Amino acid sequence: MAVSRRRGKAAGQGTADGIRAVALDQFYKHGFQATTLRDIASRVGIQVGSLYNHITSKSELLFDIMETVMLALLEDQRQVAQEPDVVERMRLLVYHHVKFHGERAKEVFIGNSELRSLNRTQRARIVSLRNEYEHMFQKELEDGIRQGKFLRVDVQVTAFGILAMTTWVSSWYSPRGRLSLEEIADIYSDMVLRGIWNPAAGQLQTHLRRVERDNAKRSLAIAGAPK
Amino acid sequence: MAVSRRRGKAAGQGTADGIRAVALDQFYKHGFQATTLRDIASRVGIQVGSLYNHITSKSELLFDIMETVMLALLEDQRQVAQEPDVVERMRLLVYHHVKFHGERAKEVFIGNSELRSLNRTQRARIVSLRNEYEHMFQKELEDGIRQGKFLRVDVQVTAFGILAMTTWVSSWYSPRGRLSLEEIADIYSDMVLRGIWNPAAGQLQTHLRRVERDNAKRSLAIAGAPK
DNA sequence: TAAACAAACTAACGATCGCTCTTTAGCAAT
DNA sequence: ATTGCTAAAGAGCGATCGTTAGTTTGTTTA
Repeated sequence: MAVSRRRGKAAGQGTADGIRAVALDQFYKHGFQATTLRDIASRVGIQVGSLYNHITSKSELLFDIMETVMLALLEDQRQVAQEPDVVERMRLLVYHHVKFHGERAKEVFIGNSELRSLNRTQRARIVSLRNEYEHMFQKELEDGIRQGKFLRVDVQVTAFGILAMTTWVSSWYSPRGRLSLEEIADIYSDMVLRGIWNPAAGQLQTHLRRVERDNAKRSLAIAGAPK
Repeated sequence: MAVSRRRGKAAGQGTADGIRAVALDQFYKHGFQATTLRDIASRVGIQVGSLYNHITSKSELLFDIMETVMLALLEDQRQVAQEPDVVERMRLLVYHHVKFHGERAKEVFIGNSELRSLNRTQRARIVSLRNEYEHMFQKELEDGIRQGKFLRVDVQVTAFGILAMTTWVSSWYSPRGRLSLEEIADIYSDMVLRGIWNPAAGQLQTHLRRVERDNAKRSLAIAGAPK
């Protein structure tokens, strides 16, 4: 930030975008309560009072971030849910959930940790969107169970578990880490499918992405083995 | 709270305990930053200044809560890890992790969400304890892989996933909910074992707690079926 | 009975918070 | 060249924060 700013009409909406970007960074790093508007303003390169030419309030700024990312996630996954096969559909949902949570880690992390900082109305809206999203996973579990593909697991507790495991990726994933986001997404979608698969429905192998090919080679040498 | 308070030596440490309990409640409900010492004091039934007869600072109060619960968790799980069989050991670790996170949900939730509110020294201490704890799960995964009982999963990513899924229980579990904590712990420990089990090592059934007994009865009627 | 002490109370300090209001600078259209 | 509009600066309000200091109260100990 800290671009040389213009005044008047030609300023465009660069400032508004800058505010959002900086707020995103700071909310992610220090949390909503610990982030001050003075902090945001100084990083954008303007004075505190000037912020109010672009935002209506601090909490509205938070709400915007949370609602935007939640709507984007829902939209993305509705596309994914077009897949006809229930097993593949569940795999894709988990896969894209991980990808989304790695790519938009900051927004998603804020969305999951700052619910408390919203007022009643705002919170109700976000909670509603989240419930809708969780319901997508519960529905797939029910479908899979009905078709005999998945074990008769508790759909609510299982959905919570799947979402928790994969959402947490937003807390530790780094593009400069050991594994690519796609590898991580494959690991978790495989793990989920193995965790809920009904053996009576036959082999799961064809649905997995990281197939165990050489069990025979397993040896004591695995301990210090690099990736 | 709001007990009729005594003064002088005979006051005992009831006040100190009360402060901790109230702080725990408020940090859990509203977060550390949003909780004021005036709020805590008034709920304990004393004046703000009097708090400092029992605490050294607000952040030290937070740190105490976080360190105490982390040490308790480590101690508990070190006992659990005495189990000789690696599969059963992993099952027990997950099971007791869930139980601990349900029973001490407030402390644990704070411990997982308020790392940012600690100063550098405090944070280093808590992070160190958490790393030690995570390492317990990674070690069991490595053991199980070495013995051919578990698939050759990525131990770090898998451990993160297991811990995220089960830690999240502290965010939604209620003693008045549909399922008991023990049932939830069974669901997740089973799910984890199925997710990492190596089919080449034989049947997993004997290690599971909620065995699928009547696959034949599966029917379309499952949708609206109550527990 | 009196000294010692723990723990409460009251009062206030300095800093900082979100936010408002007024003024001013710069660009576009007339 | 004048006018109008947008977005900046700047000053400051009222509230609240964590923390400290000095004083008072009541209990325990000698």
